[in-house]
Amino acid sequence: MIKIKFPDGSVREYNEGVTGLQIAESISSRLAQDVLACGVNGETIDLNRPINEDADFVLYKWEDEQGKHAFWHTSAHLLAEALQELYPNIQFGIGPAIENGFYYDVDPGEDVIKEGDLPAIEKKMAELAAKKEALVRENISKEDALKMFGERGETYKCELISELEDGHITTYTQGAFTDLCRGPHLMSTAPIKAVKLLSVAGAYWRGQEDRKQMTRIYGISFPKKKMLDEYLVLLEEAKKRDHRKIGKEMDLFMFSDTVGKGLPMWLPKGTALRLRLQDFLRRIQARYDYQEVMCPPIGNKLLYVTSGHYAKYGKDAFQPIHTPEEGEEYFLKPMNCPHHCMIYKNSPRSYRDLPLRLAEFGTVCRYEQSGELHGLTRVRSFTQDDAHLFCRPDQVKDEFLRVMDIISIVFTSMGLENFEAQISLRDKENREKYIGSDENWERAEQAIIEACKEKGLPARIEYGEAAFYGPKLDFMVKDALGRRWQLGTIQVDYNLPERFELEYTGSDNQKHRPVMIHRAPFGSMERFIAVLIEHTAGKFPLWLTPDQVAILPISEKYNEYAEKVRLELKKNDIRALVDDRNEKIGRKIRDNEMKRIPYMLIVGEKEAENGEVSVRKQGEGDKGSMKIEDFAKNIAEEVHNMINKW
RNA sequence: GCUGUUAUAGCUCAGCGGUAGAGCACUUCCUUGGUAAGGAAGAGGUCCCGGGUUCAAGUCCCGGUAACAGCUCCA
Repeated sequence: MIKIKFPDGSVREYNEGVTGLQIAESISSRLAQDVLACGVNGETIDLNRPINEDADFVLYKWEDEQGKHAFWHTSAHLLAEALQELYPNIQFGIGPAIENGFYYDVDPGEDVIKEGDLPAIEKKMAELAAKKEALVRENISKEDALKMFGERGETYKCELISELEDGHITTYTQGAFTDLCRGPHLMSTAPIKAVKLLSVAGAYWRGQEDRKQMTRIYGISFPKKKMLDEYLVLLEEAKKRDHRKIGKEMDLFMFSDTVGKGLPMWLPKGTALRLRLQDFLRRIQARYDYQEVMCPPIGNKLLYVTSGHYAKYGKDAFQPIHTPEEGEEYFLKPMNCPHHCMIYKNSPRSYRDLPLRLAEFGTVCRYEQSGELHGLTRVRSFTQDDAHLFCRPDQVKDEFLRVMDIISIVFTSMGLENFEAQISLRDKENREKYIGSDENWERAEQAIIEACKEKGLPARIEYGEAAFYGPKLDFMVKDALGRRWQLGTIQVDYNLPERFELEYTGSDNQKHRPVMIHRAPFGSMERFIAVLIEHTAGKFPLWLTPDQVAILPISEKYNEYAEKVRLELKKNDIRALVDDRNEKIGRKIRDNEMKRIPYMLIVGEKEAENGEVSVRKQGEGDKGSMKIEDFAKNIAEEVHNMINKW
């Protein structure tokens, strides 16, 4: 007998060789139907594999990441099986499960697989899944594996096999298709009830630019048709919320080929919105004792030679600006830190002066690879809501906590309540590539971990993800559609203080190195606004949105009264416009609803006589009428309350 | 940067060798209206740029540029 320990701590005894499925059956038949894979001592395995020793045991269903993973992995094999039938000469690369679905990289040889071919492949997959073929796992030797895939002319698979170190190799077979694979998998293809192949793309074999470009087919699958339909609705919704589309519709920003790619220009409405966001952050930062500074958009090459950025990025950056002076070179600033370091150095610093917190809405230019540019989320010129905190090593944790407070205020005030963090630390083994003393690293890493714990912030630790100059904490927000975006960041830096020889005088009257912390709650104004657009679908909070109120006269006879209302609102700093087009009221309501304006005021004979307005709230409809002054007061108060929450 | 796809009116797109189109937006006129699309007329185009093929090129071919998707990258 072996002891099986469940996640709730309970232990049951089973015969040696019991399978995950049998354990599930022993609990309930319903569970046995739903379960997709199981975890044994931390490893996810197939439900039909025997368990031969005492184990910590978990059953994974669709709701669990591991369950989905097995489901999609098996779907990838199903895709391959279908492709093998439809394209007999096809060769297979790899086909894993990913965060949302799966893909398979294939080399169709002479054939070409296009988007238009996907429905036929989907159909074939459905046919094969209906056969409910079992997936059979086999252990074979490396030689046998090479022979088997070699005979089939699977050069990619053979390459993978020959690089495998372990003595035994496993394959999975369903129907006529056998794949080199570690698993885990579903027991059969039967649960795969709905499949959608989403796109075809090129991808280098093993991600290496010099290798052959494979055809990658992306897909997603579900145990129920209804779930697929819901997912497709979600994709549609995401498309509608695309910030590039909404930015155009709402006249927030633009790009111009003539100006250059990746260089966004902010239109009047977008600029005003962005300035409101900056004011918002300014207020909070002032409360946290930040001091704002302003620096030029360029810096002498020597600045970046000193900072080390020239050596690392000089060749892949915008090339230097030359002057009439022989040998004089300037760079567009790719970050604000070196300038801020010079400000730090401008006067002698005492330990009593620290922490020194220098903030700047600093516009930087980075020559991103052309293929990386994407709307506002990846551009070549953007404005960081940057700040650098210069502090003593013993102040790092405290400063971290304060920054975390700011970031948390920023996110929650913007309705991005759902966020988590990633702590990026040094690689556990390979430590030569990091600069700075072990002691300082240890201290900073611990400070970050403790700070997260203290704040109750869910954080995932990633080893080896730290920058070479220090550990960092990145914030990921989940938007209204459940998509994750990386926004704010806090990074500890030992490098720049060293390189710029920053110092402060300690209480011991000796010179010491300060620690520098980079931080940006928004990340960049561009990226943040992009996320905010996609999160809100362009329906920004009242205080932030470009036009707060649309005044709709019933007929042209009341245009004058409408204008009077507008001026009255303006006195209360309410942004309102008059829709004085020669259209019926129904039309004006429809158009202004679609423009995402939070309030509409309908004015006609009745209102003009009584000095009133008929209020309509976007998405909610008629709210009845009230005096102009009362409406103005209410809205001003609503905005005021929002702003004062911070 | 690599591979692929795309580029036609302000926007969304159709046209695919033979005189440049639709819907929406815009202008003017009719209508002057009460809570999600009133009617009519009109204006609007280097069919991305440069070469080539052809009697003839938005349309086919080549080269640029830009956007999109994926890969690779992100101080």
